[in-house]
Amino acid sequence: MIISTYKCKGLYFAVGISKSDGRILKSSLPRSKKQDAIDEASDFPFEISSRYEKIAKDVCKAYYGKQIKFNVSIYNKTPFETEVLLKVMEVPYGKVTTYKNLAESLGTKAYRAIGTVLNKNPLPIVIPCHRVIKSDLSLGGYRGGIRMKKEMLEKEGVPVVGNMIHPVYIHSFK
DNA sequence: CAGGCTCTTCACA
DNA sequence: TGTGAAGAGCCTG
Repeated sequence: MIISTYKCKGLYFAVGISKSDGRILKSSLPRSKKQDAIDEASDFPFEISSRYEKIAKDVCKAYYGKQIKFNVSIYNKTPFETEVLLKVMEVPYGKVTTYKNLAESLGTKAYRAIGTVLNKNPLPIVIPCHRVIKSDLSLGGYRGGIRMKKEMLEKEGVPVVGNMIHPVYIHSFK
């Protein structure tokens, strides 16, 4: 794995890229310490290189509300985790879905398990787990804090009033 | 608000 | 291998 970083507005973004096919394997949330970003995005063995700085920059742009398509690869995950992560990638820019909708679209009632999977999302920002909210349309949790979740949603055009989201923004599968 | 339900994962035996 | 606790949830009274 190759780690590249990008710095913007005092925040560091790191990505871990597959040496064989150039796909994104891991990403970090924005961190104020470079090493923290690297630690979050790396998996052994890895080497640091600026080769994929552009991808790290893209993650940064996505964080600040730009719509970007990424080539990802999911590895070391159970079938359930993989299913959930792939499904979350289907949620379009500017829309949200709920833990419940996700569960139903996967034919299960494992609402909580989905939260657990997203809490361990290896590709935050890239796999838009910030677009998953509770079924009562309140924000729900986020690994980087709901503050960050709220800001990301607003930057991509989903208003958050209090910590609630208007139903017109929910995406339903099928 | 309390409590039960629903699942998966992880730690620890 | 087995059991129990915990989790970014949901539903009912």
